[in-house]
Formats: sequence, C-alpha cells, structure tokens
Amino acid sequence: MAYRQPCSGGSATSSYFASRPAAPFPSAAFGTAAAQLDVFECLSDEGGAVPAAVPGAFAPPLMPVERVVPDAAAGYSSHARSAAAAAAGEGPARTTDRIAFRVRSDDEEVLHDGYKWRKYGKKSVKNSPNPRNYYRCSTEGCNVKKRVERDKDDPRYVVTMYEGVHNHVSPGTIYYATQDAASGRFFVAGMHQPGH
DNA sequence: CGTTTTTGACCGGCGC
DNA sequence: GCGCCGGTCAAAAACG
Repeated sequence: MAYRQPCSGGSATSSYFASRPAAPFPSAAFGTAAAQLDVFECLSDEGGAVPAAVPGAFAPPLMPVERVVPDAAAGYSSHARSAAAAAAGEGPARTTDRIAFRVRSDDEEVLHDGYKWRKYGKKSVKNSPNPRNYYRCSTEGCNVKKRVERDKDDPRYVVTMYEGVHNHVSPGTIYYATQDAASGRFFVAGMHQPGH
C-alpha cells in the first residue's frame, strides 16, 4: 500500500505517536555506543508511555518497560548466540546493532519512525501463523534492515526488529533530544517532519 | 514515470 | 547428504 505520510490524519493508528511527546526511535542516537541485542517489551496500553531508549543502552526507569528475552530472540540461533555472548561480556565486536520492540498496535503493522522503508520480502515463520515482513531503508547506501511481525499470542501486538545503523539523516529531523550524561543514552523529546 | 509492492524462486546455514 | 527453515533476490505489477 501507499506510504502513509507522517503526522497525517492521525487516527487510532498513530495514537501513541501523536499523543506522546516522545519518539520511540531516536535515529540520531543510533550508532553511539556499542550496542547489543536489546529486546524491549513495550507494555503500552492506549496512552501508555513509550520508551525512547537507545540501542546499547538499557531501559531507563521512567517508563513501564520490560526487557525480556522472548522466543523470537531464541529463534535466531547464530545471531542471538553471538549477541548473547556479547551481552555476557565475552563476545567481541559485532558489526550490526539489533534491537526489538514489541508494541501495541491494533491495526497497523508498520509504525512510522521517520524513515522510509522498502519492503523486500515476506515469509511465514514456523512458530507463528502470521507472516513476517522484511523491510530495508530506501535511502541508497543505507543498509538498515527491519522486520515486522505480529505476535503470535497477542495479535494486537507487533514485534518490530531493527538491524543496522542509519548512515544518513532521517527524513524526519529530530529537533531536540536530551542525553543522559551518566549512561550516554539519548532521549528524543520531539521530531520535526518536513513540510509540517 | 519513478518508485514500491508483490510473490515465488533461490540460496545458505543448521539439524538430523 | 538431505531436507527444513529463514532470509533475500528479482521480475512484474501496482500505485502515486
């Protein structure tokens, strides 16, 4: 379908984006620290808080976020293994940063994070009746990948995994953010969409 | 008209 | 060695 313009309409689809001052994907902060496989479970009901954490940083205590290691992560045998080893403090460098979010989204799978994604594949996975979609950043030279999948237990939830680091600025420019001096985490407080 | 979506084929890794 | 499984490619269609 068509790429939905950011900040348009704003129905129930982008409810938490619109109602919340925080953007969940601080693109400017990508690639700051040595990231590892971080899996957040965003237990956000309608109007619930949404984390603006950064890959590589841990969940800040100011929002109801639960870091979990779901089955999905266990399924990624090779990658998850190396990431887990890295998380244990033994794994050496890995070139790709991966994070996974599990957010509540009733009707829309692809949430707007400010980037433009091009779908390049769809597959159905063994343990889930729902297909998994594969996206890639449409900007040339940017190899960031993204996979979106509905939760098999709760179809109301969507699991979104990001892989890689953007090497260009987002179409939606972050206009202000804060950084925690202690941990180096970034918290995006707002975004600016061009032409809005 | 350019870009994205769609969809099956293809391919490589891993387990048996 | 073979088959399953997950990820990607690529061609054609669809969309704005």
